[in-house]
Amino acid sequence: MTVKRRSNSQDVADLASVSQASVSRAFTPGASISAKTKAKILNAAAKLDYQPNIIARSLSKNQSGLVGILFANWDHPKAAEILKGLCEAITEKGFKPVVQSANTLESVDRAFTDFLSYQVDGVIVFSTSPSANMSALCIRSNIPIVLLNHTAPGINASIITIDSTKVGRDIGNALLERAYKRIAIVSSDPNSQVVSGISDSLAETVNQSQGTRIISERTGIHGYEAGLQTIIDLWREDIKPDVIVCTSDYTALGILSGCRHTLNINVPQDLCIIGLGDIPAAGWTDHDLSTVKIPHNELVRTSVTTLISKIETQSMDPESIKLDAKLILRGTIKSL
Amino acid sequence: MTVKRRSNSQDVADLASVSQASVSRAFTPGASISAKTKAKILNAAAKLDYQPNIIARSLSKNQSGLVGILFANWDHPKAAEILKGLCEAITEKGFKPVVQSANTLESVDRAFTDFLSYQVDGVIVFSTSPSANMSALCIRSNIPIVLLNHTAPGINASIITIDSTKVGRDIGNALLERAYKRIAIVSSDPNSQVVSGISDSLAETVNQSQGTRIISERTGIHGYEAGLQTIIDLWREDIKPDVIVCTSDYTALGILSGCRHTLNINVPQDLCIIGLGDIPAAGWTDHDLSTVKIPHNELVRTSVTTLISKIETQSMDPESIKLDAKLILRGTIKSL
DNA sequence: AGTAGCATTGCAAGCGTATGCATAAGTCCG
DNA sequence: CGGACTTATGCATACGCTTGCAATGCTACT
Repeated sequence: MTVKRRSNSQDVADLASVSQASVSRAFTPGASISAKTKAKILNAAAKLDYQPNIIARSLSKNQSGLVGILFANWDHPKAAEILKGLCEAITEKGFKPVVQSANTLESVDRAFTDFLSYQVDGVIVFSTSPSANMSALCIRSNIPIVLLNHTAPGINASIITIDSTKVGRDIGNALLERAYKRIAIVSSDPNSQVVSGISDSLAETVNQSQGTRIISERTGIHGYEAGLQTIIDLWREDIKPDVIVCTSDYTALGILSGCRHTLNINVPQDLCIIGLGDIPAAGWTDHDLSTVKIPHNELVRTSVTTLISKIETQSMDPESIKLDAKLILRGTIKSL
Repeated sequence: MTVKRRSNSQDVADLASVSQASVSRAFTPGASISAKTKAKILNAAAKLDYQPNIIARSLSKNQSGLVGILFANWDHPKAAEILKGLCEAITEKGFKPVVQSANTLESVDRAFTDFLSYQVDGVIVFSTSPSANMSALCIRSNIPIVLLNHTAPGINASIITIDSTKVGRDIGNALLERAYKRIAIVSSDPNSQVVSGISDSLAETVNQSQGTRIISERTGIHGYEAGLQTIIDLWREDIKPDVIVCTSDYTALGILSGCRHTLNINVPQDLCIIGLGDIPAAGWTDHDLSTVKIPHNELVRTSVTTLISKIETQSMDPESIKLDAKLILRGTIKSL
């Protein structure tokens, strides 16, 4: 069987006895066309299963309507929710998301090259950033970039993150109020500026008081099992903080489990545990983990609206937006 | 500042003193071009930051290289992993994924319309299916569809799922061997054919023996809290199964928590709990939940290879592939 | 009726690439 | 060196749409 060609605007034009240009206008909102011919054309189009070919439209309009999403951190506990939010917000704005996965520096740049080939109108990058070269190329090509949940010095891109300085300060104050003394920080990605922002400002806050100090910092620890192992390691090494601030809830839950079931550490009297993210399991009565609620929805929506507005205004000026994240105190910290 | 135009093949041709056609050939693997001119062209291209415009290529080749992913079930515990797998596999095959979110029947069809506009070469649908109309339209337009984790009668599409009949049988046999008698089924989506496949074959299996029966079936229950509530409700209503088969691990964990912390039901002696999915938390020592490991990676890879092969062979014949899912027995079922 | 003014339509020239066909340039062999 | 091939290149057109411009039709007003 011979493949049936998709019908095009000329076919519709012929059927409706109008010019091809009119068909185009019938499908262009706000174009100059009378209601009568428009109806006639839409009618003919329906008969032929006609849909405008957006690829062709892109070519003549010189914008594809495609937005690249570069997603690096699929292990993020809210990865699905974030990606869903991005896709839906982008679609809602009349664009289409093209999703690319990339971890390594090299693959990130390759992904960008692909995006350029596909003439995306803009790119949202989750939890990583392009090389300076690539970013410069995007500027030259007039493609705005938004970095979500990641900052990158020297990259000309808009940046949307939580206000990690405030988070660190809030945690610090909560700990000082409760007279905790010896803080350990357990984090996953040592290069995350969000994480270092929190720990820097936490350090700064507690250093204002006497006697409270950060006594240990471990990085590269990710997930439940790793958390469990970490608390066991610490105790074996006789490093005994009375606070563990953990940049992932899953890790924090592993630590908590180690305290309760393996080491019999009294949480929160002898050890305070604070996570990051407020995943559902953190709120489960079994765990009741203190954590930081990250406004993912707002982050996502802000990054999309920021990007789209840059696309539409053809603006390349980077913005930096910091949203508030709220400290949630549950059973793993002493009550006042 | 005036927007700089992206350079095109003509610009490169001019710089390299060759024809535009040669530039095109330089970027077409296997095209007839001498090594010398190709080098000259690639050189010029690099100078101009030139990348072939895939949108334009699509137009003349009449295929976009785009694959639509229609994602319905973002609450799936492995949603991120599945989507990642799909995106990576699609990219690896030289295509680009365009992701669309859709729940309602209407929005699914709208998404398909969009896909058609974007001239996608094929569509992968996760956990839902298009209307018969839309599916027919895709056939007419020569766009193959693969349904992942969902079956739909009367839709001309390839279908990739787990072998739910075997899962139901395996669970049934495990229960019979251990002399459990009164089974309750707690499921989320009542329309999921995977779920009904499991429960039908479970029913069939246990019905072969005396005395073991399905005594209750509840649907629309999704997540930890809902599971917790369900077990409380059952006991209050004096419906007391000795087995709960649950089509989601999260729900199963909620039920388990209710048994252990609220109702003091002895698991697994008085109540066996079986989940579905084998999420990480199921394996945590706190929970140790019996469940069914679903081969997500294989499902994902199979659906992509199936789709791509259909695209490349221009074949529209639907296939139906069932993959094996393994029952994992942990602490929430009696040992033999 | 005549005409200015506006809304509608058609014409045709792009948008950037691929590719069939014709031509030019090599290559090999006798 | 010439002819028969093979290989490279260029020319021109097609892909399906948008849009500036010109032409047409219509409305309203004098």
